Amino acid sequence: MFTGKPRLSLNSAELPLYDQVVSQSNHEPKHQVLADELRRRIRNGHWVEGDALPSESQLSVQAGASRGTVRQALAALRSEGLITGVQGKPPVVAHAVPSQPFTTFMSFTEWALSSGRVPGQRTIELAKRPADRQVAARLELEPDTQVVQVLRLRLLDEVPAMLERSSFILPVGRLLFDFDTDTGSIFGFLREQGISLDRGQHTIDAVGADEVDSRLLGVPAGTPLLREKRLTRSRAGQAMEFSDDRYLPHLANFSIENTSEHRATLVRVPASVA
Amino acid sequence: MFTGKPRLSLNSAELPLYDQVVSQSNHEPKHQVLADELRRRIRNGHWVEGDALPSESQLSVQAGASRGTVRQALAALRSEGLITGVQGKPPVVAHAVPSQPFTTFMSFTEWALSSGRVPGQRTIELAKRPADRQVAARLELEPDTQVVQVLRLRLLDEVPAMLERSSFILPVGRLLFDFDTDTGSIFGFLREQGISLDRGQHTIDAVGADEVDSRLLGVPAGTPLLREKRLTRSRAGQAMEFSDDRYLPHLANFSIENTSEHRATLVRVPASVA
DNA sequence: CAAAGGCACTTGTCTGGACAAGTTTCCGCA
DNA sequence: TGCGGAAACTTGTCCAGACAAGTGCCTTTG
Repeated sequence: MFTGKPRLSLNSAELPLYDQVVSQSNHEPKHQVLADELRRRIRNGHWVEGDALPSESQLSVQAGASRGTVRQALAALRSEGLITGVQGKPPVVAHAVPSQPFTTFMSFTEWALSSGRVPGQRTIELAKRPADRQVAARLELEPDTQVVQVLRLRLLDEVPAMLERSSFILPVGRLLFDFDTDTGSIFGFLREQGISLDRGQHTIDAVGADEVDSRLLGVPAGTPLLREKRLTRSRAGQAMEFSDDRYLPHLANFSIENTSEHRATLVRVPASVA
Repeated sequence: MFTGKPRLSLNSAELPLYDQVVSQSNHEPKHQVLADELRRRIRNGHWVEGDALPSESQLSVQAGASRGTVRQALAALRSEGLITGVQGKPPVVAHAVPSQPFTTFMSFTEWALSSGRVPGQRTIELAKRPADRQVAARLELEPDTQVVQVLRLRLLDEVPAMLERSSFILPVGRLLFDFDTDTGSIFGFLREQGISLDRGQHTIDAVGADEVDSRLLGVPAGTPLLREKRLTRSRAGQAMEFSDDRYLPHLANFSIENTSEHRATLVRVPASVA
């Protein structure tokens, strides 16, 4: 096994991994800088699926770091599913499993933008009223507690794509009366206001269009719609928002890729891609 | 900072983490044994959400391992979302994000069993025939290539819940003629036969029941169904199976939980739970 | 009484070393 | 020529130590 000190950069002409980067960034950890650089090269196409990365000792020479630090960087990529490998062989670039970060998956606006679409919205109604039984139960409130409800038609490239029925607990929802809900992302606005929106529980099923869906989405009553029910909680675990979103299934659907090595991760994609 | 040698078990009366376990297991790595034990205690309820774990140095004493090894075990739990924490404070048990392993998500039979339901199936048809255009395209075959198609009604607790239309490439599908497709899991059978089923690409949308769906699932034509289209690939990346599964939405749906720290992970749950 | 500072304790980062265990290459022998 | 085995190389595991950086508490000081 290689045990020499990885200090002399005899072989690093091709890949000066670390030096240029460390000089500018004031004090990011070495392992993170290295991991970022490796991630960049994989996304770049510098290395593609199936390619072998340099060995840990080579990387440690090129990065001017100890093998432990290199292993820390590689462990990060491994946990993200970017690389695989078995003992005895250098790590290999794995099949990339697409996934979406939290905000992209929570916010229609961010999702649309990240998919290269133009998001839009037309607010139909913004009202303060007592919660009905189902909403109260979901938000873990006493029946008839006041909530703020928003009914918005969401557009993709100017075309109606989804109807959103959101209910917010009062301390959160009252902020919406100071916000033009036609201009953009409620999710983004509330986060800017310091509201903690930390996790979401989503349930996906199918439902027939009711009277309101039919009129606003422009489809016959009974048309199959793809429904996402979402409960958003604060970091402390308090229910903040409950929403019932109904998508036109030919315009948006959900996509998941899973592998024997990695558990299922969900992304929502425009239907034309799938 | 604690720098003493964590060798003397002065404080380990309460939590003998390592000793009993290592004696029986011939040679599992220490960090894995430790991680398993910690996982077990969290699932047990020995520590619940919000509880602080012992500090790294305490764990290293109790486990008779170095701090590096303890950190390796904790890193595994962290990447699974079981614990969180910030520098300066001991790790804290996090909100558990449910997820499903590969086989449970791929196989109706395994999924049903893991949900405490009784899976069943009635094979309507098993046929070898040329692939139509759509199926051929999905399986990346020339049009009119022979494939094996299975039409099965899947049951949950004896009740029809899903209609499955699967198409297998010929070298895989031919094995099914030696298998009683009414007895159980095709997925499990094929894996036993040494077929590599390594990753799946799933797309979820909604569709109205057609003539066949209507008759077999016992609902009126046009009833909204939750559809999962699935393309299964071998480890080498070859398309092996394409399936169109239609669920009764009041019997099964999909559920995802995501947090600002962890990306979306999907599970399929019986509708009554959600 | 309240703010500031010090101290003990914690996790984060990094190094250097050692051996075990798996893979690949290549050379010598049958 | 083909096969076996050693050697070189790789990753996996584990240890010990050092310092940086963040947290919480208690004491001192104004």
